[in-house]
Formats: sequence, C-alpha cells, structure tokens
Amino acid sequence: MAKSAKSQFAVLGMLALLKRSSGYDLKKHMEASTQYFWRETFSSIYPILEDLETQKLIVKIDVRAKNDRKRNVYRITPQGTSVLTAWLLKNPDDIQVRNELLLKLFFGELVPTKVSIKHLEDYKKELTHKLSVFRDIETNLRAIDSSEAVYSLITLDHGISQVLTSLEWCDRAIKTLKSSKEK
Amino acid sequence: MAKSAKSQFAVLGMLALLKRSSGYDLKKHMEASTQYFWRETFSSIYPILEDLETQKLIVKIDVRAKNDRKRNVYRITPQGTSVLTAWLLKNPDDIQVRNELLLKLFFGELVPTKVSIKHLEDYKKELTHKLSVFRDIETNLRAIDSSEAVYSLITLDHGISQVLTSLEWCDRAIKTLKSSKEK
DNA sequence: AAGATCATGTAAATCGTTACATGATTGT
DNA sequence: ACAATCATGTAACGATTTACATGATCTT
Repeated sequence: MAKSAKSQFAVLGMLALLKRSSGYDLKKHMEASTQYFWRETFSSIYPILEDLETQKLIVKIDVRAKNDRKRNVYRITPQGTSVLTAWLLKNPDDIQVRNELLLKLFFGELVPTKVSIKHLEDYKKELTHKLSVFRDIETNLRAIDSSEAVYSLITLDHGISQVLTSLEWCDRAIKTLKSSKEK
Repeated sequence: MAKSAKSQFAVLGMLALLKRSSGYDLKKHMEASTQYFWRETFSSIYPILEDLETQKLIVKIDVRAKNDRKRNVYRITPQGTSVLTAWLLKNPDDIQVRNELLLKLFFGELVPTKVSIKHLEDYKKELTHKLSVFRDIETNLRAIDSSEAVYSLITLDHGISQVLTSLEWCDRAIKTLKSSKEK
C-alpha cells in the first residue's frame, strides 16, 4: 500500500464496518455518516477497490440473490483486517486545514467591512443548515440502541459542538466588525 | 490565473497586506499568522511569485539597502489589487475537511477502546499546546493597537474557541468511552 | 571554523477533483 | 415511455507535498 493512502484506509475501514458492500453502497453510507469529516468520490472509490483486491486486502464475493442487480460486492480479508488495524493504532497525522473563509477574513482590511460581514452571514446560513442535518442524524442514532452507535455519536457530537461554537464566533465577529465600522 | 488557484490568492493577499516582501518573508509571516488555517510551502511560493509576476499582478522591486542580502522583493500592482479584490468579494467555497482523527474514531469499534482513548488524549496534548501558542499571539496582538488588528483577532478568536470546544469534546468522548467499556 | 538561518529554486511523486462515458433497472 | 437512480468505471487536469539541490551570510 502506498505511503499515505488515507483514502484507501477510509474505504477499507468502511468495508470492515459494513462487512460486505459494493462501491456504490460504500459511498452512500459515507454520505450518511462520515460526510462531514471525510468524503470520497466514486472516481476514487472504484480504483481503490481494485487496488485493495490486487493486494488481497479485500475479495469480491458472489452475491446474486433473487433478482439483485449486478454489482461488485466485497468483503475484507484477514490480511486486510490486520493492515487496517495497524493503521488504526497509529497516531493520526495532523489535520492540514485550509479555510478559505478565514483567509478572506484575514485579508478583510483590503475590502469594505460589509464584504466580510456578508461572508460571515452566508456562513451562518450554511452552519444553520448543517446543524439541522446533524440534529436529524442525532435523532436517528438515538432511536437505535445508542450503545451500538457510540462511535457515530462521538463524531457527531464533534460536529454539533463545532457548529455551535462557529455560530457564536460568527456573531461575535459580525458585532466586532459593525462596531469597528462606526469609528 | 488558473481556475481555483487558492494558493496564488493566498500569496497575493499576503503581499497586499505586507506592501513589499520576499518569498522568504512571506512564508515567515504566514507562519506567524495564518499558519493554523492556511499554510504554504517554499516550493509553492516561489513558482507562484514567478507566475504572478508574469501575469503582471506583482512586480519585483529593487531594494538593496545598506548591505542587505540579495533577495527578490515584490509588491502588488494595481492589476493585482483588482484581481485580488474580485476574489475577496466572491463567496468562499466550502471547506473540504479531512479529519483523520475522526475517521479513526469512527472506526473505533474495530479496535480496543483504549486505542481510541489514547488518540483522544494525544489530541488533547496537541490542543493544549496550540492553545498556549494562540494565547501568546493574543497577548502580542492586544499589545499593539487592537483596532489595527481586528481581522487578526477575529481569525484568532476562531482558533481559540474551536480549540476550547475541542478540548471539551475530547473530555466528553473519553468519558463516554470509559463508561461504555465497563459494560 | 562551524552551525544556524537566510534565500531561492527544481523535479518527481502523489493525490484529488471534474468531466466524460455507458448501460441497466426501477418506479410512475 | 420517461425520469430517476443504480452501478461502474476512465481520462485529464490541477494542485500539493516531499525530496533534492545550492550557496550566501550571520552568529558564536
């Protein structure tokens, strides 16, 4: 496996959780769970599945139950599990963030104050939407036995608390900009 | 300029703020200010400066004051300013996040609980360090006239509040994992 | 004299996104 | 019949990171 290959591990891990899945389903599951901290596209998933199969970390299995569509369903192999586990044990690398909003705000003195305020207000809308999506996911997760969803709830809690903090920060920033404008 | 070219705008914007700077100084300034939400490497900065010069968005200026080292100092041109401003007005794209810690936590059920707890505790250390760096920067910014540093303070406030929230989240997550372990 | 830091770059590898392409099946 | 969505891929491009490379100047 390549040096970094984070996408490969994302796919391998999802497959380990799902037990058996096609590339298509994998994507759909990620959209409903990891979307806000990790996403993959079909264009990355399919080649990765081939790669993983070549490395014998996963195998294609024949499931063609009653009138099922033709699709490539995979499961993880023992080798795959051990490669995945080794990665999970390693201390995660630093997240390299690139926040375009913050960059534009940092350059704020180069444009009228109202531009920065506009960006912040647009961002608030996004955050509010995100929050409602998170709340829905939370409701669904709490409906099933929450002890089964411990890890989902932890990552979700991260998302919710970050969003709430961001909303408060937006308000503070808007207030600061409005008052600095008056001077 | 290329379609996205966010790095180019980061360089162009820094140059606009600094009035005149070499690639080297630009990098140093970014390390002291935007590092936690935007970073560039020398390998990207130098080619970008050449590019921007070719496009006449910046010009090399001759500063060779008393025994100064030889270095390429640039300033932004009027064209550069207008290209930069146009970009600053545009609504920033969504941030595409990839958080490896959250991904590993999401896969937490595949490894012993203590592994996830370890990751969280390591992360807390990082966050604590980051917080102390932020506090130092804050002290320095408040020392100079804070009305001059509005935009720096806003981005810094973002960093500090995110870190504080993350620390609280870590504690909640660790607590949850410890209690789920007992069952 | 030596080590740190200033200062600038090139080349290769890696990685990720976007656009393109195709066809089957299901629901209305 | 038609639209939506299931399902899988390829190709091109764009962007970023890492490794490599070099030499000057400053500090101790």
